[in-house]
Amino acid sequence: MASQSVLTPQAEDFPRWYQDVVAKAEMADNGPVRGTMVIRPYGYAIWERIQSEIDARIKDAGAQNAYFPLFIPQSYLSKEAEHVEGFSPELAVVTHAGGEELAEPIVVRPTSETVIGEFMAKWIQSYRDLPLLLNQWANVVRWELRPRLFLRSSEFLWQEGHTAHATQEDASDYAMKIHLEVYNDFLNKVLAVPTFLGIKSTRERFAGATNTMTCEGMMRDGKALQMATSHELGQNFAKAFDIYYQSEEGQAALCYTTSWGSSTRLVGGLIMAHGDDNGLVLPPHVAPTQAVVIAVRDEPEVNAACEKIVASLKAAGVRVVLDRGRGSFGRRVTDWEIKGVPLRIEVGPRDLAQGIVTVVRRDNSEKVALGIDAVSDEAPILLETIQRELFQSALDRRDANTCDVASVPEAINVAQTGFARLSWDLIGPSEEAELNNQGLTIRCLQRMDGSIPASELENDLLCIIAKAY
RNA sequence: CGGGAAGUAGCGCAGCUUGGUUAGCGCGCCUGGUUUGGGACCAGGAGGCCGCGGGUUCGAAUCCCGCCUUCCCGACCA
Repeated sequence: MASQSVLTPQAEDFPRWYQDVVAKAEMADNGPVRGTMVIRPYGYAIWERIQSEIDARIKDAGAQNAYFPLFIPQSYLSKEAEHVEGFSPELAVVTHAGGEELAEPIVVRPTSETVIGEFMAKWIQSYRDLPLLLNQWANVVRWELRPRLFLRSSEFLWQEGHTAHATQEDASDYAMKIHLEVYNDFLNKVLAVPTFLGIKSTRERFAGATNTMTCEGMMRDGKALQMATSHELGQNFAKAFDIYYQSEEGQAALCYTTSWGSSTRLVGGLIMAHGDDNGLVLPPHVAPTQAVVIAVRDEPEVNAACEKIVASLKAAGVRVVLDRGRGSFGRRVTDWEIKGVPLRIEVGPRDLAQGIVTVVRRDNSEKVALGIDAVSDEAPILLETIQRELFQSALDRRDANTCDVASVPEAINVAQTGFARLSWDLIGPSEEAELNNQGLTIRCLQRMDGSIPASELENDLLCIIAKAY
């Protein structure tokens, strides 16, 4: 019996495919309030893998975790003009509590620059207290008009880093360090997503920042997704919240601050960067389950062999589960495929008769026969191969769908299905408006060699133009 | 928030135009049996405030009004 598609094919309707995957892989459901999301155990397990990888990198970069309150006095937001202007439309505000109208409305945090700024001012006395490097894992609320599970929900989970430094150079260097050593490293090595790194144009910049850096990934439909951002906030928030320190010379000086974040949107990006018509495709480094051992039949000898294999894989450090043969084989295979488990190890009587197992890769459906005793040695190697090849094929796909163009009309044409790269000199306010009218945005500005510029005023910059999520 | 479509069992849908007694179908789920190398089959069974609220009517899934939610397209965004 030929396997028939259980999901809407990507080519037929990509957004529908995405929803099908989220539902059928049991990742998330819509919550009862518009824009809210219930993350199911499988989706949350993926998020936990993402969290632990990012958290370890953040700690390596020297930042410490802390926790700040969900509720923020509305007056805090107002202290930074651009910040309040940028976030006002999407704020959820508490006006009543304890059965009474509040004297000052309370905002549900859309991000925590303001509260954290308030406490940085309190904690920072001297240059010896700098740099102050903080991070928090939290939920935030931004009222979304057009929500989509993981990609854009009104409440989402994220990490937000907030740091204070004595000099602009130090702040700038640290934001860059986070951007490269935490975000880009994580995206490349764990999610296997190649990125375009760059800065945002003034129009796309974070509200209150002096500079915003982004990691832009390409999804399988050719659209761009901002997967992490790092901001230099200059002295904007330091001024608003009086974040001063006393220098070695005894002078009072304003700090420079940064902030940087990545969210549950990464789960959506993961789905769309690698998924295919059979469902999710998880890179082994982020897969909660890296291998499933499938007992083709529910028979004592088969089950015993499976259990031995599972034990040997666990000992080899592979995250593995056992699927004992209840229900039809085809059904079980399909279910594991939808969930994107990288390796399927099929064990049946025919295999055992030959002393082998059949190992199938999720990413390319390649099958290999391995001796039973070789599985625990070979599986970790195969997983690394899959991780590497997934990144490579994502990179090939991205490069094949990225074109250098010489004019705005050409860019508009190319960006219907991929990324257009164009000289930044050719873009003025009217050109950017024209692109926006066509449903396109400038995803980032970068140098000719792909590195991150210090500002949009540098000479010879390129911009990446695409449709975006 | 503007334009469009839609909400009937866990999921996908029919029924509504032309109001009328027990609201159907497929998949899934439960029980028993036969099965199991790419979504198995047979038999039996459970499961519904027909999105919510109001109105019209002797009578509403069906007609009218309001609201909520979802999807698509725009404007906004991690």
